[in-house]
Amino acid sequence: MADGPFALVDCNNFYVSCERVFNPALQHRPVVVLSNNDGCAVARSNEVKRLGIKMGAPLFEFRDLVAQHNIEVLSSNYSLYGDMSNRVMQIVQGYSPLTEVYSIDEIFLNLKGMPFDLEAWALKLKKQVLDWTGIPVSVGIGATKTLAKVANRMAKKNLFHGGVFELKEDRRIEALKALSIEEVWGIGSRWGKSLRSLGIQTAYDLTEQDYRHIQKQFNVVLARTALELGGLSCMPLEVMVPRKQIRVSRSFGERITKYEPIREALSSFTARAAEKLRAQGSLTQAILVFIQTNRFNEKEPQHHQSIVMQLPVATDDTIMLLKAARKGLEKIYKPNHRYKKTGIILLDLTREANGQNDLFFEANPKRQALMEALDQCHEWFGRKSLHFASEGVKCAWQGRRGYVSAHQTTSWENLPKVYAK
DNA sequence: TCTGGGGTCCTAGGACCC
DNA sequence: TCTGGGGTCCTAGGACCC
Repeated sequence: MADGPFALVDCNNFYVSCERVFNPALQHRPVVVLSNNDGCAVARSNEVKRLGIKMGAPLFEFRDLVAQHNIEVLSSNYSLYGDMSNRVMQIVQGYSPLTEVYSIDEIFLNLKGMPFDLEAWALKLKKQVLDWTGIPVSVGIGATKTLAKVANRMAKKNLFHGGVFELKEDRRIEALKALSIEEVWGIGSRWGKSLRSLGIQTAYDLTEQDYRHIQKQFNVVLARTALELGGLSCMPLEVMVPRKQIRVSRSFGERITKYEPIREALSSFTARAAEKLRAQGSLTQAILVFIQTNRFNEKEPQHHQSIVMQLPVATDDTIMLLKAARKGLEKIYKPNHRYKKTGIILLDLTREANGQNDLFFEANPKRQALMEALDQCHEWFGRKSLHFASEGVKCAWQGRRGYVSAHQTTSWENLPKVYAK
């Protein structure tokens, strides 16, 4: 299955594009979408990128630019982005039977055995996605996934290709010579630095190394990247692999010292994690609970701690998980600290069919029915419609979300209205 | 004062066993 | 001063991704 070629379809400035679909006044204006809690920039329009605002930059650092250039600032609206993502993915999946949804805004396609003009094919795909969803995408095509990534970069940079680029073998070396080492998929700033100290400055330089040497000095991941840049495919398409862990965590809107609101937040996250777990049809055998103070404030007493709680039996039962989470929190919580964040990670996930039956634990059909009803209720009436008492009602932990747009595609109240003249 | 959240994989090192 | 060697399992931490 590692045989290429591969295409990578990547949505342009995805969150910003979603916002623009429902608010055309945002077109051609600088727009930035913030992370949870309105903390930092997670999506930027091209206008904002040109102003030099970096991915992940905290809002308080670029407030002056916001005022100066009249930048539209938005809180993130994940239900909208998730829904738009599904629409885009469905269309793209019609173009190849073998696809891998890599992230909320990226999808790989295997193009093996497609004999036709790939660029024309990609232009058609791009147009259909734009016409049907309003989301602009770029398409990169290459012999390996890593080269498809390279091609996608080039498609985005050189707009005269119409947002589509096929990196053919005769252009490969030239393209890799022009690509600095940190821009390669899988090579971050740390490894980039150590590679540069060895005289490896560009993607091409990496392909000139003996991969066994790279593996020895670094690791197999980097060795594979080197091979892929050389045109040898060694990262197969991963079709719908169930998650190996599920994490839910949030920073609080304000620092919290008391136990009770932290427990409420953790209960909420646990309930959400259990829901995700059931959605993918898995069971968990152990959970990790953690709490953290603000690591940026060095003057305050710091406390970062986590604890793993083993469960007596693999389960997807929210009530069992809530109990375990609470026990864990009791063990690690310390009074007199200003906490910033808590969260839960479900570990050791197994498929339901493989779940071991415990001699001392009989599956409770009533409880299972309750969980099903809960999930249904959330699907039909929203997550706020029904919740556990331990999640609390005050939600003192809830983050800031000062600039949120409407839920145009997932809420009846927010459905856009169209008037005929 | 304000600085996200959710994933993956790999490696080193300690514990433990024979 | 000498005080095995090798295998497995687990965990923490570090790197990367979007």
